[in-house]
Amino acid sequence: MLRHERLGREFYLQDSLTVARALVGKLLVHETGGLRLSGKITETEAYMGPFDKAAHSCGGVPTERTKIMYGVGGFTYVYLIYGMYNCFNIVASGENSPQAVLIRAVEAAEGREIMLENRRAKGRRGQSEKSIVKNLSNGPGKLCIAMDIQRNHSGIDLVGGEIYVEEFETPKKIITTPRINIDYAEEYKDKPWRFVEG
DNA sequence: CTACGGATTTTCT
DNA sequence: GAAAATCCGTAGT
Repeated sequence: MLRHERLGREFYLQDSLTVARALVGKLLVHETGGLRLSGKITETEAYMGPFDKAAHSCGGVPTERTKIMYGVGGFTYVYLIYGMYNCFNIVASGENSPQAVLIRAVEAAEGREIMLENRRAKGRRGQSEKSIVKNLSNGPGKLCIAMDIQRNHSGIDLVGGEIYVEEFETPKKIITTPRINIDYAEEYKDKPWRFVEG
């Protein structure tokens, strides 16, 4: 497989809307156990900061969990959701501008067999093989299981760390829709801040 | 295709 | 103590 260039700091210093759209088609890489697990990013969402009622940084007061978002862009933010799953985010924008991009889906590229193993071993009990193959990494919780990304991977620098993004493809078309499962976000729930490769 | 329920535990009020 | 940026099987359209 062709090796592409790793994205540098300047990419992540853009606002989260720009970063979220630009990440579609790029390659998310996790170097672990001496090999590369990677997948093409196919779905993202932008969380825009203190005024965005859907964002964890809504209100602008940092907590132990969210303080990483208040630093410079280009770091990972991984959190536990619904007591069971992890969500992988990339911090965007500059210092004291707590924006982030949720990676919602990837298509396995390198290490697909390992990803299948991870899903079989670490996913919910009783799930069918059929479901695992069909839905390997097409959701925020699923891609974290497949690529072996957990909460202890929060706060990693994508410029120099074991998790990073590389140039990959330019998507033919990107579809824009409202974000998923943020019904509580009032006037921000219908903002078209989700980007899907189409 | 959509709708619903249950699993599970950290985080913040 | 309640809520949560989810997932999966089942049942219905």
